[in-house]
Amino acid sequence: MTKRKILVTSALPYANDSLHLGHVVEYVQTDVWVRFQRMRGHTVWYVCASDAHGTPTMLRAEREGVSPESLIERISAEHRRDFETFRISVDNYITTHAPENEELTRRIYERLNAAGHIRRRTIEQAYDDVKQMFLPDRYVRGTCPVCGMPDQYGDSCERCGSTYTPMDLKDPVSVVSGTRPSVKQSEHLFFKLGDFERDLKEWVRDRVDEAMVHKLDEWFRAGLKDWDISRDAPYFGFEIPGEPGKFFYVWFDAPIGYMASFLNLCRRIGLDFDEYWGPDSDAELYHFIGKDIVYFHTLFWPAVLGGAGFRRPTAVFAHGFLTVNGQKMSKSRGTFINAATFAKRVDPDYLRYYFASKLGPNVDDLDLSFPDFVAKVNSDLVGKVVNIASRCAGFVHRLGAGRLADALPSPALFDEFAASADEIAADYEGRNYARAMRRIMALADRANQYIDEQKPWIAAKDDANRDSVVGVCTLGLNLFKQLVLYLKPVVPELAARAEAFLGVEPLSWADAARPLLGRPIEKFRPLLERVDPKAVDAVIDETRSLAEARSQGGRMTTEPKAQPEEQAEIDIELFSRIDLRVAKVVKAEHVEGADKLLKLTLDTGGAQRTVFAGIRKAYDPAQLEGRLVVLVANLKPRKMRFGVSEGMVLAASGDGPGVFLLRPDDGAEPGMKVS
RNA sequence: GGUGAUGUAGCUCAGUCGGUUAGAGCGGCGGAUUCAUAACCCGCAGGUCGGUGGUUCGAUUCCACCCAUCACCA
Repeated sequence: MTKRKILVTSALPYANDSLHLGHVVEYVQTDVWVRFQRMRGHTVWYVCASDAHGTPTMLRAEREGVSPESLIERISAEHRRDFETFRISVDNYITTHAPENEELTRRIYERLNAAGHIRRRTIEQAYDDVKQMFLPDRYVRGTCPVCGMPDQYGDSCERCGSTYTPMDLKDPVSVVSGTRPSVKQSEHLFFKLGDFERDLKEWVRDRVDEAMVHKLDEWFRAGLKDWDISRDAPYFGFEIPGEPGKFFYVWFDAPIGYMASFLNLCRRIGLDFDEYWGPDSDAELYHFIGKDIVYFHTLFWPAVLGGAGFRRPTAVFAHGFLTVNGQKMSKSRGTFINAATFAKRVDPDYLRYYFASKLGPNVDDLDLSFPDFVAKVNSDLVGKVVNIASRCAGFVHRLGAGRLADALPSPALFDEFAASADEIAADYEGRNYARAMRRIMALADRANQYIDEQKPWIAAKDDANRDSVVGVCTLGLNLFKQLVLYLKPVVPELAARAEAFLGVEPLSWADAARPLLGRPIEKFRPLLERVDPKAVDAVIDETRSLAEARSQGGRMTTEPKAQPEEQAEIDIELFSRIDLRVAKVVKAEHVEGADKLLKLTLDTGGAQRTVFAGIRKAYDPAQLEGRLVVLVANLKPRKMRFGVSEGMVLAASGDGPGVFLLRPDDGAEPGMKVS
């Protein structure tokens, strides 16, 4: 096999916040691939960095009263620790604020400019007069001009989906100062993406998966527009050469960070940068990214590289998002889990295995379901794989003096395992880790069946069978070795412990065909402990309390507070003080300016009253009119922004979406008491 | 709103370039066993393959529409 030269990257995490499990999916996907390629004997470099620049880091640093430089250093150090904890084997990790990045960013810009790919245009942008800064679209909020939905971002409406500019909002407000922005003109620099349309269409072929090709077609059909790559001061970033007061847009220098991290590595250990990035490089270059940033990596990035005279990526691999227990990660549900919080309580190899067992080559989202996680890890890794070593080691020590037999009793089975190496390798190569894991677990089942058929524990009762028992267990341990080898890219720590137990050097892919014979093994100690579901619960609890602590820091949160599990007991007297009544909905209507409320006019048996209910998302007003509900009639009237609410209608809700009104059975009349 | 992806057994997922009884792991149920971290082995589970309509001798697999979830709209 020819030795390949491969450079691999993961998307750069933003230096504004800690890593969460969603990030970890990508790093695990990348790292498994990298470790696999290394086991195959190829030359692999894996580089990453923290993405430092832009308005969010600038503003956060200001809020914390520190310089942006010290903020990103702190967060980047945290990122690096998390990488280590999850055994992500990056060869280099820097930040995009590094001098290498400034050097490369300037060089690339100057080349693009010299080649005529940059043009100037004056644009109008929202400007915060108090903070004296231009505002990115997302830093302006207000009411949607199309559908009237309040509190929307300055670029598009979450409800009706229409797109617009920040100043189109009915009541635009700067998120930074809380004041109404003005409009100011400024000259910006644009990268002429359209210059590269033909090149890109050519490049895209075979570089990305089918689903991404569809997406790219869509973009090509829409036409490639110029890309705004400059931002006005104040901005945390690199100043553009010859353009005082103008800075490179964060997304311009972020992917260049891949190159910069590699350049930094080259200088550190003496590699040849051009061998990997030169226009005629014969090395392979791969980017692992999330599906949300496909655009930047398959259009801008190859265009910029090509335009500046560098090689382009061999392929871009996109993955889907992580959901937790079937839902989007949520702070209030305790499922927005920091990488560090998780690793503190649960061995990262378990999560690596779980993700690997669900990762395919496509952009499908993948779900982390906690009960499934515990069951899968315990049954596959502990119950199946490690169990093989556990059930064989004892016999080898008791009857074979801790030394493996000199020959295998059934070489065919060993060969069958060895013959799977190519298929499993192809799965790893094609990033179909889920299929690789299924294959490996099917082999583990075969190994357990073999031991079960041979029943060494019965043969061991007769001393005459000593050799055959040790033989069976020698084969069992050899099968175990092969399984561990196949799993090694996914569970490096488990593999290291198994290597120590077997007394072998670090396993490489070629070892799959070489049996271990006539050599001593160590005493068996549990290589892996079962995951305790309580540890997982503790992760969730801690995540939830972290989120609560943060939201009590005075910032507004739109997420519901977690419900207490149990309420203190009350007596009947206390309950009877609540006046519950049957009421009929006479009229139901939307409330202008409220995204959750419906205004209900209720008939309570003669009298009418107005109640505001937070059920807008769940009920269409028209379908409510005429139905019966249950009303808390003696609730103290509450003045709201939209009027006075005279009571409350009862509804059920849980962790999931949806609100469900209570309905008295037919026959009940408005005004009846509920008790 | 436009575009794309996804929707298969209780759970997590394979699979079908249209065709006899749609699969795996886990859970559940029954049995066996005791070497092994209550692990392992054998057997069972009968799910309108999101919904409706169409093409076809025949569709879960092709087409249209609808619903739900996710993403993107630079």
